[in-house]
Amino acid sequence: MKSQLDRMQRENNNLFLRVFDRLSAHYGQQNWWPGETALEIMVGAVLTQNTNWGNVEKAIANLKDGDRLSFSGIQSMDVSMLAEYIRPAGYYNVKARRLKNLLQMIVDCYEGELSFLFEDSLEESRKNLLKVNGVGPETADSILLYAARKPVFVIDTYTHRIFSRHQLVDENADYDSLQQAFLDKLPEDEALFNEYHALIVTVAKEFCKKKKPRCTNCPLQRVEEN
DNA sequence: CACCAGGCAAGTA
DNA sequence: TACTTGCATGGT
Repeated sequence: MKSQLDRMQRENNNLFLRVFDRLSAHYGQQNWWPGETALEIMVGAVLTQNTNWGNVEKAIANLKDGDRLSFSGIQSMDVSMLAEYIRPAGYYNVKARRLKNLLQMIVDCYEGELSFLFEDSLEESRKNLLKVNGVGPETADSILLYAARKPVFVIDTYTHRIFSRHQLVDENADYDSLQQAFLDKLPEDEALFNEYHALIVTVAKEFCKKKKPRCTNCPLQRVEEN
């Protein structure tokens, strides 16, 4: 009953929800984020910066194999040792520093307890994540959404590319205004935000490359008209 | 061979 | 403020 009503609202007057429905119908459940623990997800969020997920998995597997995928396991290594573990993820020197910076912030602000970070208010936890050198808005929001399971909409380059090419948002919108557009149009629902971002990445990989955009058979063709 | 991947910081003009 | 560049491996 209720879901029928939701669906009618979507189809009537909300392009952002209609886009979600099309992607969801086309691709199905995405089941992001792979990762057994919150820490693993957080580490993955840093490692995947500008990096293919497959390479991140290799880096995470290295940490697991060495029994280093834990707060103390990472803390106990110096930057150069950590860098060797995460080498397959690329940018391994900067990412090793970024991971250490992130853990250090949790030590400084939250007694080294990841759960305390997640129990903090959204505003405070996001602010503290953003002040870490190496954590920008997308990484911070990915941690909050996928590790802390907070209703935060993650924006990435794909989101901007797809929605601006479909003229659903301004071409020059920055991160915060793009995020605000989604928050304005969508119900505040962690599961929806989780799935939506994953679907955007999935459709973008298939149809929304940087160059030579090839949109034949794209599930979003003429979404603004139908 | 070229291009890209679930960014960010620092430097330059 | 608005670009540009460094970081780097591995897949297509």
